[in-house]
This record gives sequence, C-alpha cells and structure tokens, in this order.
Amino acid sequence: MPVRTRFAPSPTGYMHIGGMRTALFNWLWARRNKGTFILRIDDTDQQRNMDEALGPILQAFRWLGLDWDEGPDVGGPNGPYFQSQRRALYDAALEKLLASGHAYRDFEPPSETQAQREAAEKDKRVYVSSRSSLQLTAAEIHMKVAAGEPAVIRLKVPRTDKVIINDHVRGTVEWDCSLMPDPVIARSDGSPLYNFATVVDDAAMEISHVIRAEEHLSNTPIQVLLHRALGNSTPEWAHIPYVAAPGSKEKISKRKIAAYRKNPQFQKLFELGDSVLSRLGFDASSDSLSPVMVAYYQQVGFLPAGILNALVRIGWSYDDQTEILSREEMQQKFSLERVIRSPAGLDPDKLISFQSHWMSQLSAAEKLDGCLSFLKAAGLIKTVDDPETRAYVAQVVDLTGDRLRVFGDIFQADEFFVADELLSIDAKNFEKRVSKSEATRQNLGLLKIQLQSIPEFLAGPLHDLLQAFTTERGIKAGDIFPALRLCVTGKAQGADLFRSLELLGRERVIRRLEQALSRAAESGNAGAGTQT
RNA sequence: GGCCCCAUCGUCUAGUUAGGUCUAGGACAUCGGAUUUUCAUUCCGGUAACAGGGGUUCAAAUCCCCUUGGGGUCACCA
Repeated sequence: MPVRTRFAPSPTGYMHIGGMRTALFNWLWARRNKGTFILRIDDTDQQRNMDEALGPILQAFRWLGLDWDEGPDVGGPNGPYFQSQRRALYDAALEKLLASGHAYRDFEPPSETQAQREAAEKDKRVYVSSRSSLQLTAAEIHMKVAAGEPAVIRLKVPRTDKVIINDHVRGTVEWDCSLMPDPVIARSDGSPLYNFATVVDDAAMEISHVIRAEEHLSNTPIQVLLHRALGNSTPEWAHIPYVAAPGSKEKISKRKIAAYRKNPQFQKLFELGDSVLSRLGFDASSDSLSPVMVAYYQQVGFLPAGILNALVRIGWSYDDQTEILSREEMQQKFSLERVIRSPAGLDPDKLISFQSHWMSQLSAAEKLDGCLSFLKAAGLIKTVDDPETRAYVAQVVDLTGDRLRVFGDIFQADEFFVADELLSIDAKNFEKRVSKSEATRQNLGLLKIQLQSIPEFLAGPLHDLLQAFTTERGIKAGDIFPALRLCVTGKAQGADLFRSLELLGRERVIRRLEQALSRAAESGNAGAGTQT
C-alpha cells in the first residue's frame, strides 16, 4: 500500500515550531517510503485574509525545503486542498451517516446538555449523551426540521464497542465506548467540525498514516468510530510526542513567551535573537516574532539544515551515536519505530550547536551571500552587488571565521562597517584598559606614530611592529594589545587583531586611535579629579 | 475530577520488543587543562542519571504490580 501522509495546518498567520516538527516527520515518512506528502488547509473557521494567514506557513515549508506533492499551489488529484471548499463532501458523508442511523439530529438545547454534563460531574458520574432526541418519531423530526428548529448532528457512539488501535509509537491503546459522549460532528448551521472533516478528508485522500502530535490521541477513538460508520478502512496511527518548552514537559506555546524569557535554558537563544533582531529593526520585546515561530529562526539567520537537524532529534534518534544528519540522511534513516514516547523539550543550546556545525559546512561564497543580505537589511552596506563591497565583506566574513554561527552574527563585526565617529565603545573595558592607565595612553600615542609610518599596513608587518614595540618599551602584550583593540574596534575581544587592523586600513586605524586617545584623556583627567 | 499518555545524567538521548557483555554509552551544556596576543575554534580530561516500593528470576534500567510525580485532553475550536 502506498504511503500517503498529510499535514493539515490551520491558517493562523505563523508556523509553530512544534507543528513544523510534526510536518517534518510526516514529510520524512513519505519521502523515506517513496510516498506522497500532502498539505491540506484546515480553514473551516472562515479566514478574512488567506494570504496573510497561510503565507507564513507555506513560506516556512519552502524555507526548510519540505516540498509537498499535493496541496496549495501545486494542486493534485484529490483537491481541493482547502477544507472550506470541500463542503459538498462533508454534506454527502453527513447524509450517509444520518440515513444509516450512525448519526442523529440532536434538538436538545445546548443549555440542557450543559446542565446534564455539570450534574454528572457533580455526582462524579461519567457523562454520556442523553440521546433524548432519539425518542422522537420520524414525523416529529420532520416537523422540527421543517420548522427550522436548530439541531446539531451527533455521531451515535456504539456504547458496547471498544476501540483498539495499534499505534506506531505507543503500541496498543484502547478506549471503552460506554464512557464516551456522542460527539457533535456538524454545527446547527450544518458546517462540519474538525473531527468529522478530518475523517472525511483522510479517507478521500487515502491517507495511509496519520502522524500527529500526542495531543490528538484523545481524538482518535472518535475518528476511528467515524471511519467505521462511514465504512472506511482506518489509517495507521502514529502519535508522536509534542514538543515541550525547554526543560519542561509542557507543550511549547506562543502564549508563554514571557515566561520563557526568564528560563535560563532559553538564555543564549534570546540573547542571540534579541541582538540580531534589534539590528534588523524588530521590536525584540514584542511577541510578534518569537522562538515559537519558524520565521524567527530565519530572521535571526539560522540555516534550514540547523533547524531541521535540531527538530529531527527531538523525540527521534537513529542510534546511540548519530547526531548530525543532513536532510538527505534523515530521509533515508527516519523511521516511526524509533520515535520516543515521552515529550521532549526543544534544547536551544543544542540547536545553536547544530546550527554552528552546519554553518561551518558552508562554502565561503555561501556564507558571503548570507551575510551580505543581513548587512544590507541592517543598513550596514548599501548594496549587495557592488564588487568592491563584496570583496570587502568576504574578507570580514573570512576574518570572523567560526564566530559566525548564524548570519546575524555578522553584526558583531559591525566595527568594519560603521563610520569612525559612530563606533560604539565598550565603556567599561575602555575605562579599565585604556583611560585608567597613564602609561598605556602614552604607549598608545607612541604606537600611533609608528603606525603612521609603517611602510606596509599588513597583518604580518603589523604583528612584527607590535612585537618589537613591546620589547622596546619593556611591556607585556597584554598591556597594549587589548587597549589597541578597544581603541580601533570598540570591543574587548574579537577576531585576530592584526588582520583586523589591516582590513580597517591605516587611515581608519589612525583616526580611531586619535579619537580614542582624546576620549581617554578626557575621562582619565576627570577620573583623576574625582578620585578620593 | 473522568479518560488517555509518559518516567535513564541539567538537557536531547542509547540501552526496554528477544533479562546477563550496563561498575549504564553518546551528544549539548557545565567545570578543569593544553593550544591561541584576546575571543571563538580545536584537542584532552572531569562532574553528572536508571522516580520510589514490592515482586518474578541464578540474574532486572529492561518483565509484572502498586505508589509517587509529570503531561495531554475533556467545545456547535483546530
């Protein structure tokens, strides 16, 4: 039997990271088995603006390279792929169920049903539907329908049955139907409910494996019963653990971002994200873009390979060694049998580690392209096409080396792009290593003169000059190197000092040195005056 | 609360289906040390777990039962 899997997102305006993991497993299972992966849009709640709501979801799939064989844009033989356009199918299935007696019109007022439910709860009894409408004669029903009396349609649960499934990840799970209320499958306006539409569509699209998060496990008996009532064969089930918040067993949720910000395990990611996003003009404190959304990672400059690798390892492993997997390797190694049962937290640290690895695999040209677009977006360069700019950025990227974990990290090398007078200075370290020491300021002054006259402003000769300078002045490297770095880059640490100097060039180095020296003189004098 | 699911280092996990080779392996994080002018990288090393209690067995992380803990779900949402 051909493998056909589906992912059925609701158009919510963003792609949830946990949903993406579910989609990935579906995609992987289909690809692994040379099957078909279907995208079906669950838009039974009418959406006002479909482009806005669905766009980011399709965008996330495209970014990660998860292609779908049937669905929006590409179409397919089982369309339409929007549930809002499949009403006729649901209506027909509803008629069939009503005619066969598997479903019934329930005229009981919602308030009455609610009251029964509460009464049962109060008495600690299991609540099951009263089925009062089943007492009605055919004529009475006909009259009520003709009179337009509102009624929902419920599936008549066979109370003596049991539902037993053999789940690919959970094994045998069973439910006792005598404990189940009759589920509503269509609203009083005739529109289908999730459980019902899903079953009709899964059958029509011949879905072979329903791979979804564990939170849907409790929907399964209803869906099995619906399939039976409709005379369908049931698909195979695989309820994978949902993605939990870091360090917890709770489902990761968009509404809990504020709490995640305080979570130490999320620390590094938020720091990284905030610093990159603020450069890009996003309001970092706003929740419009958060680590719960796939788009967040793209904006911060993660690679699809890094995200995919992190996602596939949440709740699944190949063996006791394999951590790094390319998309191709996952495709060939993935199996439902090795999906773990317990919920697993997204580990931001590990995500960053995977990301660093995949970044290190990129060619210089690929890194350059990524960085160029980030620099452009932040306004640090004017164009990405200019050959001179490209050559310069290429050198910065090369110099940055493995400090570049995400493309957004290129902003940490902003000293190579800002005007001298706009250079931001690490005030605390500047004070400590430059302003405070009279001797260092003097040495820096002398060094400036030597730098002005060095014949070749290149890393090698610069290194020799600094080395000679320290012996000549009888000082240690530590007395002058950090100070010099602070003056010309504004930072206490960074890439190779001499290559940095070379890249910046004599002019900028001298100007920044002068600028720093006068700043140090000012604060040095002020500091001396107020010292007690 | 009912129903259902889950339980190995801080985290992600291997080991559980076929009990012994597990004084429990790997990765990330962390802590040391080496390399490096700084940072990062790289390399070496360390700390660190079978939730608890009963069984079954020559032998249990693995099988059974109970307890505890965690979570999901209980709509005319998806």
